[in-house]
Amino acid sequence: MNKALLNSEQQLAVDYNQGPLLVLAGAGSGKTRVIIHHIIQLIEKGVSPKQIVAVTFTNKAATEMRERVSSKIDLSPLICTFHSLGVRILRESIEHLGYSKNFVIYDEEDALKMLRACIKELQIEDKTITPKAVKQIISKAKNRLEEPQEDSSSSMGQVAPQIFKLYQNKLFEASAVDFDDLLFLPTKLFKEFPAVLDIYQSKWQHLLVDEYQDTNHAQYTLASQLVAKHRNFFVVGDPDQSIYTWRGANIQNILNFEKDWSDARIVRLEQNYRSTSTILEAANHLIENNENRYKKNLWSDLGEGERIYKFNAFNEREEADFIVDTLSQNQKKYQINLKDMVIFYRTNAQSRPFEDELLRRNIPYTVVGGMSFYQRREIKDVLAFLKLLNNPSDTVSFLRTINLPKRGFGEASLAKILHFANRSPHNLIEACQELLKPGAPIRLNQKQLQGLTDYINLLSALKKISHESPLNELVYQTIQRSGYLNILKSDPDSSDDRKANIDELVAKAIDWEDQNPEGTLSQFLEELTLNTSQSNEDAHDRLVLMSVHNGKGLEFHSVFLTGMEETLFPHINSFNLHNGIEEERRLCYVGMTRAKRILYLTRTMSRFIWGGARSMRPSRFLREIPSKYCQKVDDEEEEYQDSYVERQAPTSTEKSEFSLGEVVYHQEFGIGKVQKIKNSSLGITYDVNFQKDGSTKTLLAKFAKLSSI
DNA sequence: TTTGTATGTATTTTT
DNA sequence: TACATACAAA
Repeated sequence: MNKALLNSEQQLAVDYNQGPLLVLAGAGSGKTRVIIHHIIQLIEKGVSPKQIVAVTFTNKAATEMRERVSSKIDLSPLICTFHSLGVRILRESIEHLGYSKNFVIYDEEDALKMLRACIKELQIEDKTITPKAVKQIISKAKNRLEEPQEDSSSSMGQVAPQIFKLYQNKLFEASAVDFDDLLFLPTKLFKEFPAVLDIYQSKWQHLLVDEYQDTNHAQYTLASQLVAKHRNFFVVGDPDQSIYTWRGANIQNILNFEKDWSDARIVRLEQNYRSTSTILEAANHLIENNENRYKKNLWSDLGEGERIYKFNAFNEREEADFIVDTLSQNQKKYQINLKDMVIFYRTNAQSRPFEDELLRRNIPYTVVGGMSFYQRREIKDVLAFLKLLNNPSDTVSFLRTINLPKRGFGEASLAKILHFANRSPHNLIEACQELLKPGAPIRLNQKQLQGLTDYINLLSALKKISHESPLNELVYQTIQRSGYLNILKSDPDSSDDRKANIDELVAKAIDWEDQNPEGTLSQFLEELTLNTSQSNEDAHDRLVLMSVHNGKGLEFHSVFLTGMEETLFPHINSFNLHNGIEEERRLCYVGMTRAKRILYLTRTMSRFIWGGARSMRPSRFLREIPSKYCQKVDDEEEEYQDSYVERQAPTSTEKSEFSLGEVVYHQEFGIGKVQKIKNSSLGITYDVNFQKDGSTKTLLAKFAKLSSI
């Protein structure tokens, strides 16, 4: 892409290099191009690449941007996600907060294990207090940079602060941080140690943030702290593409930019260079159904192109069959590669039928996200050994590996060991060594003694290897010496698959070493935890399958947007959420605007969910797209418009559990009173007026989990 | 303490 | 469905 190809607004943004600038960039308006050219121009004007930081939202976007920048200049600036920026700061400076530099990053699963332990330790019997629910509360609090407040109106509100404290303590003792800490701790660090902040402010003179509409309060604060001094703050975003409010993203961050920075300059990019006018206008019509929205006029001069294809399948197998069939044909018809097409879905679970069909026809594909490679049990098991070498205080990894293979340590003995280690000056592994000495404070049986000896020996042997040999050798030896492959054999059904994954892990280690000759074990582990999407798969021509969330920032010649059905897309869980439908609609908008030329919207009449076939109604989003932009693939399509109206009418035969005026309890919203009971096609709904904030919410009986008091 | 079976229960989206 | 936890038995 050449400079001359920039339009005047883009050029304006690129040239602006002093003070705060907000680029409101509609879908496909070339925002990445603007960011890249801006970076290059800064460098050409004499700014050192080391003084520039560009923050993106996903690893995929960061990688792509890094590649595009480094193809133009020799020394690339730091381009990473908010979370990896956080890690970078913490690796250098976390010791101010008392943590060890060797800290590990706990992923969601690790964190949940930690929380389960906390709940157990506090002897909380209430079974509504699940690790998952607590995690959500803690996560929300951290992203708002708050401590969880005591809230006596619910049992959760009462215990959450207690659990939070213990959890944070346990993390600290394990030299571990969770994902939220990667944002939470740096802001805390900067607040408490202004001198440290000062160092980073001088080091990073230019901060660029992509997808600014998706920043949460912690990210917003971190960015604000960093730019407070030099004020060179270049942010790019599109309020219509805000799809992460569920994880604390605050759309006000972008809407308030002018208020936050009185001298802010705003540039609007409204010409779309990606999609045909048909696709773009259809998407525009859809998004106009959102009430909470600033109007904008995004246009394209790429011509009308083809109309949007709509297909109505009988069930998800037929949907998959149709799509795979069509995309094979389209490959020839449009002379495109597999990787120019994408299958989007709302939930990761929907990938299954597509995978089955692709496997059946031998079409290569990659699934992005979902249950990623590094979240597989066998991979996490092997990595846990490695993590322990790196950080011998890592409790979660210890508990994961101590019984691989079975060494006879049950819940009771492990609790004793952890307790002992906690009160001793040693780390976990050293404490275990103490236990092998005569006169140890904990009595172990023969099997346990032998097991612990083997375990300690294994770890020290691996430690030695880690000093002497390359990483791939270490990974290989870990698998060999732990006898992990034998452990896998106990479950013959899965062992072949798992073995293959283990082999792949070794291959990845070799690969990683090739690309990071100077890399350390710690960096390797960190990248695996943070970088869930695989990076180097692009070389092959494969069809990509992913959730719509993962599609943000990408573009494809052909897009298949699947599962366009009520309760799936929009997802049923959004129905009770404040502005939930609007966020779903933005998500749909994001999905549609990924398409350059060809867009398919597909749905099914029946879908297998929750162990049974359920009949599905078409998504409201399909109705919101004017039919003049669409064409139907099947001839039966006409039927659904009629049957749709009819099918809305019948109400469910469900009986109301509560009566009008009854006082009920909701886990999140607290105590409320039933104002209205309706029987809709989706089942019984209640309008409940909640005490806490006086709001009235419409809740679906099936999903809101109300209880009487 | 481990292992097997039964039962329940939840299923969005991601760093 | 399919996964995780609970419980019982060895």
